[in-house]
Amino acid sequence: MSEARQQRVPTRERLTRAALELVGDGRGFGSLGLREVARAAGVVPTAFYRHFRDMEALGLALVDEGGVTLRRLLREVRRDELHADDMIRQSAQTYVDYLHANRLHMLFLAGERLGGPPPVRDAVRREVAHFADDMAQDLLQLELLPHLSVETLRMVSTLVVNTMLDSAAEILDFSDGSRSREADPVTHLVDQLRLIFLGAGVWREGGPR
Amino acid sequence: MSEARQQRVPTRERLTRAALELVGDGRGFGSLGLREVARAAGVVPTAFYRHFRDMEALGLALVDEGGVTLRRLLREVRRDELHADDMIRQSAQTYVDYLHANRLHMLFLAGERLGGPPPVRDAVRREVAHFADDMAQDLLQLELLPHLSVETLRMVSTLVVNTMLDSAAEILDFSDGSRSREADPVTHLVDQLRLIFLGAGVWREGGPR
DNA sequence: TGTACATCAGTGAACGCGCGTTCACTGATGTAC
DNA sequence: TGTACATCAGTGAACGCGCGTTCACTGATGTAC
Repeated sequence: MSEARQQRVPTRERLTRAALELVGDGRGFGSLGLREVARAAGVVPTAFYRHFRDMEALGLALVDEGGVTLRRLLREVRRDELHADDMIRQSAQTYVDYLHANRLHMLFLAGERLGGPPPVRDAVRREVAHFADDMAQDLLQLELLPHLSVETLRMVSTLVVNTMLDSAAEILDFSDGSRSREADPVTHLVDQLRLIFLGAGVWREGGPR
Repeated sequence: MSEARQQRVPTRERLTRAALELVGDGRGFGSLGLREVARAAGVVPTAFYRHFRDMEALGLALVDEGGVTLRRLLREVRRDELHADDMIRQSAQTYVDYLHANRLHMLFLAGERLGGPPPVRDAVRREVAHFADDMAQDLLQLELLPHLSVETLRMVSTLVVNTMLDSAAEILDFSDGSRSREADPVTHLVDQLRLIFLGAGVWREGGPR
């Protein structure tokens, strides 16, 4: 404890942080270089190897952090006392607040889910699928849609999660930058979610096909 | 016409083709190098500059091609004679066929929409938004959802387009690779689209809020 | 409490390599007369 | 129809630079006795 006052941030965390911030600046994770990340972290390139075998290992560590972030989001939404007539708006608001508070991890997940290097992309997809599964379980236990099977609830949850992630960049850009757009993206998201749950409400199992 | 028989492919097209194929192999467009693309196109690096100022210009050219591809897709779906009771399945099948026939462009659009370098990403988003607008116009003229305003039809179309693009990688992976998965991703997509249109069918304008 | 030693996070120099970009060139194709 | 010239797509050499990775090192922290 030589410098007891100012918080020393461990190097590993500075590396993940630096990578996350570069991705947040619009750089795809796959285009980041090891030296670039080390430089942004204020560390000599060789120090990188004390913490990660290579950039892919760092990417997978970020996916793990992202998974934790998603699980915390679900816990926050569960913690809400939901008023039946306004559940969707309320949950969406919790999501949007959470989005701002966890901007970098959420942008990482939303972006690398489709565009990342295959091992990272697949790991993100697993986390997102897991998140949708948990959401389906919640919907099952809430008994709001008692006529739906778990499989259908999973289908609905997947649609909800993808819609949330698709809207993430739009919502964050909107808050940061030009406010002169036609429609508030949060309202847009809420409308889309309402539509989905309206559809779920009238879904009949084993329908056409 | 020195070698009249074998089709000579123009260099510009070989460059765009090569870049598209690298992206199809799971490389984010932002991580491609100019020399790498030239090499894959079988061309000396300096020849690149005869056709594009830099990689970003090539990316924007790919977005243009992608836009054309989307417009052709819409035309194909319009051309279908739609049976009222099976419209969704039929349109989705047209989409899936088109997806296989235009694999590289569709994967490029789906991936770079979220993860690409900002200028490319924004251009893709404009094309996708335009596509959704056109779809909304079609829905308006088909008068299948006469109780919905153009704004709501646009919201529905955006949801549909995002759902289509989110499913693209999954559908293409599934066809190419392991067929031992639980559920057919095409059925999954059809179910999600059915749910959305069910929701649209019971949507009331100026609802809660 | 004090000394010797092990551990290990971070350093700094060095390597070979592929990168983007420049430049002067070649040689095929089209145009003028 | 034939000759001279302009255009321009593609070439090949060269540049300085940042990359990922190796290696021997330093120096602070923890452990044994």
